Amino acid sequence: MSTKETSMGFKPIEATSLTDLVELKLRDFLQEKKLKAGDSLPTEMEIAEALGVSRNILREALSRLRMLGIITSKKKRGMVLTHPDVLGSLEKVLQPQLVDKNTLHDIFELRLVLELGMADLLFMRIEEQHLEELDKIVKNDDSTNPSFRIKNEIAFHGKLYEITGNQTLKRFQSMLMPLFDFVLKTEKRVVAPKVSHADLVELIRKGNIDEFKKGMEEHLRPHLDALANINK
Amino acid sequence: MSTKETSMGFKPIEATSLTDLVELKLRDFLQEKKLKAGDSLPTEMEIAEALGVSRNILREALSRLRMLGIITSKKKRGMVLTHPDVLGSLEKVLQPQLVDKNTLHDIFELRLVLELGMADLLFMRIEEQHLEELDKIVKNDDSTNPSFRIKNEIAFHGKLYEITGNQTLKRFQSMLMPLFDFVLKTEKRVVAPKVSHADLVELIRKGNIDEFKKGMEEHLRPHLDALANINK
DNA sequence: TTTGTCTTTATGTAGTACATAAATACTAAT
DNA sequence: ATTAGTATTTATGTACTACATAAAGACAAA
Repeated sequence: MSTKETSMGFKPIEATSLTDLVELKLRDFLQEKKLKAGDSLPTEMEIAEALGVSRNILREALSRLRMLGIITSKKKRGMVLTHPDVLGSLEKVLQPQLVDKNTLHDIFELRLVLELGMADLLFMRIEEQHLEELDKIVKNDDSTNPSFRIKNEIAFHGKLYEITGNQTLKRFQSMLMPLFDFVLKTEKRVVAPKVSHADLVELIRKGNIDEFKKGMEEHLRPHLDALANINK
Repeated sequence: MSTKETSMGFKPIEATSLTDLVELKLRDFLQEKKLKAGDSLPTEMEIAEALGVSRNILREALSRLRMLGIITSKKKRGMVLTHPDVLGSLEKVLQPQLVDKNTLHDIFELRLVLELGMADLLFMRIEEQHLEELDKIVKNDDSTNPSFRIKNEIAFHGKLYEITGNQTLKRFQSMLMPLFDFVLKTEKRVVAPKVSHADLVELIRKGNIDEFKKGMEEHLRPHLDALANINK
């Protein structure tokens, strides 16, 4: 008989550390005082005393906010609020080794959804010069070399994101790519899509967004089919 | 004449704190030792001594990893690697007050891209019961009440994400909604879309994915048009 | 086999001390 | 008078010590 403490419907008691609490208190403080980037905070000692904790604990909590880019501290000047790097914090946890399988799977899907939905933004922002850049990437395509194929894949789709002009989208994609690659390697063999990169560029050039959307869907079809066959 | 130190093309020297360095070292350690969830780490004292820093500094770095859910520590047992909550870390920085305007704008676009690309996943996973739930939400629609309209908007689109069965996507969306709402309020007035929620449900029921995609695009048209007219 | 007690040990928290850099005021020199 | 140099102050950065606390393990008793 198993003696796991989590059995019998008992939920394990959550032992929140003081640091966790202080972090929460700090967040509440920022929100309730409606502080925004540029505003400055009280000194460490003032906050620590106000909260009734040691400066040590406070600093452990502040360290977290510093990592997220929410605050920046300089000697003598004190601490000021800053604009956090939204994707930077994502990047810190998005490592294949660390993320659990379900989440990895979800992210894999997420990436496909992005790819399919990107078309409108793409056509809105694309210019002649971009097409030439895409041509150059397509011309380099060497499907016989498997290790190169991945790089080219990244280059092509990465360029599409770049054309959208959405920096967040672009960075998001480049963060997702390694994970995507990881999932592909572990899950199944590669199936050649019916619509190639060259075909996609051709469709963009024709300027018909609907045809391009269909083309992209066909291009990603092997992945989509794979998803449909997986019972999570 | 301006005397800003950042002028004249000089990049300010980056003063990385010891804590930042230690955080990096820890990440390197995890990666190089190929540690994964479940594995345990050396004790604080051992790590601190190995790195040649005080236990204090080490704990400030560990505190960050703890927040991200990368490690969990228990007394006596020591520290073990855990699966980080990917979106949890995003949530910590995704507050309208903190995020800068450009990023906010990018995220706004990102949300639209997701919405447009979601269709394939949606049709792959939808069941009869879901349609009834959508019907119920649509029936509650009261466009005359502006504060309620937002809630209904969230309920409807949130349900769509839910149907995809992708937990990450669903949570992602629910995190983005407040920001989306924020951007809408600050940027421009609401334009009624030509295709209503009821129309969209009808299109799903017909089972034609292409028509649904077009419908969704029309539904989001006011937003898309707004994007096209903005010179970032 | 179970229960109770003791010891050990790694993390959690507090307090003190000092280094360091930056803002400010003040002084001296051209 | 403006600039350059110096001293002071102060808030953050880092280190060290001490002790509380909880959990694992060992051992003893029922």
